[in-house]
Amino acid sequence: MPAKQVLIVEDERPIREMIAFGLKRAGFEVREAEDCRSARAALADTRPDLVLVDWMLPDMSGLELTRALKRDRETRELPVIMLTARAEEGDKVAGLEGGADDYVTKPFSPRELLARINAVLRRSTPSGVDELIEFEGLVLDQGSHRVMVGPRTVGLGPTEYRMLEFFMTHPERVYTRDQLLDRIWGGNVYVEERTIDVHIRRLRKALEEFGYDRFVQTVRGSGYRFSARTV
Amino acid sequence: MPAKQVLIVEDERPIREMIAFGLKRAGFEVREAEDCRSARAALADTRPDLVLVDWMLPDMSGLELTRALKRDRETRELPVIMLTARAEEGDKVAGLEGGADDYVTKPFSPRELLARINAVLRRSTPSGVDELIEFEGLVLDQGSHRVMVGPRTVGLGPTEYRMLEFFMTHPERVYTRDQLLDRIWGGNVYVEERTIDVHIRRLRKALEEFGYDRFVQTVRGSGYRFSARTV
DNA sequence: GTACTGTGTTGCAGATTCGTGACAACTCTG
DNA sequence: CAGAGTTGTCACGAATCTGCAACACAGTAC
Repeated sequence: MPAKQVLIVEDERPIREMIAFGLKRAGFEVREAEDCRSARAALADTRPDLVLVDWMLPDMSGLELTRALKRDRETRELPVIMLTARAEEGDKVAGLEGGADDYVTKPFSPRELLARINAVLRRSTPSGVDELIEFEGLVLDQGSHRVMVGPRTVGLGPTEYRMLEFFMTHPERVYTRDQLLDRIWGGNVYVEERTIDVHIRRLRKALEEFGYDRFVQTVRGSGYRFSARTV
Repeated sequence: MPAKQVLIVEDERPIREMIAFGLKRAGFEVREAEDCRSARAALADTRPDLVLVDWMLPDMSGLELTRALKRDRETRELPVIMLTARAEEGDKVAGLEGGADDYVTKPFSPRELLARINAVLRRSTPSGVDELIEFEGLVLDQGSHRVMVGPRTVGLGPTEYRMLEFFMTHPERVYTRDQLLDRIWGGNVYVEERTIDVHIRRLRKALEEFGYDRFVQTVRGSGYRFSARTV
């Protein structure tokens, strides 16, 4: 999963940098702006996944910015979280009215902010549109974590599912055991390379019943490949 | 979209009419009451989408009315906005504690009031129109917060209902425990993830009697999914 | 053919993850 | 204020998964 990008719009530099620091450490890519003008500039050349807007800004209130974002077709779907001071709490409703997806009251803990950001990001991922990937009748549904053949479901364990998901999203290409460990298990686990073989075996066995085990191919001396072309 | 109906409970006639005028111009249908007695009468024969209650009323304080509304199962979901004078500001908390969904401080601008009303309405589920969702005989009635199978009602606690409501409005998709906490409990509560399991268990138990527990599916290593596809 | 390397297959013990009942704290109701 | 219902935790056992090692088998080089 690529790093999510967050645009911070906040005029007070210390606060802005504190937030930026926290977000970077949490793996976000961060872009900063100190007023609405520079925020617009930032939006012109990048497309963040989320915008963090301070309620009080020098040139235009954060509310205005939010409204503007929600009005523009280009940025309507862009999630916005507002930062408000406790004293401005009465304006919460107005903040939400402006179209913000959530708000966080200052002072807030980095943990809290992160939680909100993640919540909003998760929510903004479309839930209805399921990505279906198909190879000759073998269907992968990433939304429901299911693999189907016609009306029947292929019974897969967690690792087998992740493996097949990776393969079906990266077909026609050979991966070494090392690469597979990296991309399916995640970079920082120590697992024997031969373990891959075992999981390949399990995956094949699960697909066998439906005749799709031939898609999981061994490339001797290199690794494995998923391909619908049965060469 | 049909016009939303608002019930105004305010003893001072000029203010009441001013509000009514503004709301009508904004496209609302308005019903007026000057005290709690007439408010009850109005509620008896119509079902407004929102109630606007003045804090100071001759017969019973607005707070009492609000409490009464929130206590009654029939009107619990009915959004209430309280009107308070600046001097009574200290009572804000009490107002919200009484169950009001929001409050507006006098003097207020029509714009502000409208904004609050719209915000609250958006937040509340549409009353009146019963949204029915069905999966193979299992019917969710979002209007009455009930779940039925044929003529029988499934006995669900509040949390179980919310859980099932979320699932039935987001079927065929896996949600992690984390996501479920976010979207069912709300973003800012700290609850153990394993608590989800317990509620899943309770939900299944309630559905079991009707044979629908199979719709609530475990996706090992990921979370849970609601799906009518059992295969 | 033999030796050697790389891959398939299997069984298993340890580790995870889930289901479930019990329970105390709480809230709502009458 | 008592009783009923609800909620979040915990602990324990059951179900399942995982990684590994050991052996079987296949392909390749000599």
